[in-house]
Amino acid sequence: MLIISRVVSLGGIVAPRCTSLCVSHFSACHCLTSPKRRSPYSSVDSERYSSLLKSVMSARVSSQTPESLQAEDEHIYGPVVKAQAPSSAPRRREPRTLHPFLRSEETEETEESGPPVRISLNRGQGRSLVPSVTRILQQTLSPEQIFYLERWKRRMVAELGEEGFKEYSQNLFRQGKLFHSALEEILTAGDTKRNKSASETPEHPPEVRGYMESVSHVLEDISAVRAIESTVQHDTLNYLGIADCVARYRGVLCVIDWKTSEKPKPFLGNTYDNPIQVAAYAGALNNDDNYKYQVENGLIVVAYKDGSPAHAHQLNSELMLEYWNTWLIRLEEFTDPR
DNA sequence: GGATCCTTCTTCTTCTTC
Repeated sequence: MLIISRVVSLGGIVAPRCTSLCVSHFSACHCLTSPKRRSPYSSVDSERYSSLLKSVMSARVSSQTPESLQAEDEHIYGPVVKAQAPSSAPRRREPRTLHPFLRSEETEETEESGPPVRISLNRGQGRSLVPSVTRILQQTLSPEQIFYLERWKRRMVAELGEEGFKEYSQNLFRQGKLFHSALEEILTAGDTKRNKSASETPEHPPEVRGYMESVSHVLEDISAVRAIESTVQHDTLNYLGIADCVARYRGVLCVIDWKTSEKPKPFLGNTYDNPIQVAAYAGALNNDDNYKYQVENGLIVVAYKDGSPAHAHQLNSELMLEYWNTWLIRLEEFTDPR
């Protein structure tokens, strides 16, 4: 009985996500490539539950009440942070103003054999007021995303302590940065060096060797690197960012985003807002006079520390347009918050 | 030289059984 009331109360938090996700922005960024999810309760094995019930009823839980369970949770994880009421307005499917993803005028094809471009960010040139892609995505997270992120953090702090969590987070960031630096070095070096086994390059710090091994099969398919860690800015829409890489992947010119992850991310839907980030960079690059070409495709590469093969998620031009529209919605939410 | 910025990553139900 008591367990049931707990399940129900959890369901009260979880259920809105299940029903509203597909009409919120999640549908645009997550459901495009993954099959529709069924209700978590639609396949309940009633027989299993009946045995669970019996065991619960006979177990020594009689001193527990929903209130004590709630108190227990609060004791372990801290006060409950409730997700915003499910009645909150679902995200729009279309931006108020459509902006083209590609430039309308012809762009010249540039030489691909030269060294990759790297336009560094210079905030001093009237860019100080231009918001970044990361900041905009961060500040327009959905209530559901905020809820799950806060819950995750609460659990981690409960497990590791404040200091431990801080150290854990810093370590994740450090690994991500080292991984990016190692890739930058390899991709700048050109095809010859890159085609050697990435794991053989001894100059990489030990912490990134697994990640480099993980992406080695992807690097084999990368050619014609045109830009690395390069600033892209959209003057009309007023935002900027730094794209990890622009190169050909299996012959197709892509904006590439490298990611490290502790959890496997075999599906595009596992990458949360990453596709929106890539579309935002591509849209900016396509409207940035510093780049004399356009990019219609994207690639998100998720690397793993244990060296297991990275997942490479390709975003074709159709998908990029979908995420471009999602980006425009997020940008509007950032620019004129309701 | 110091301050600030961009980016780095974190979310998706949860348990038992084989």
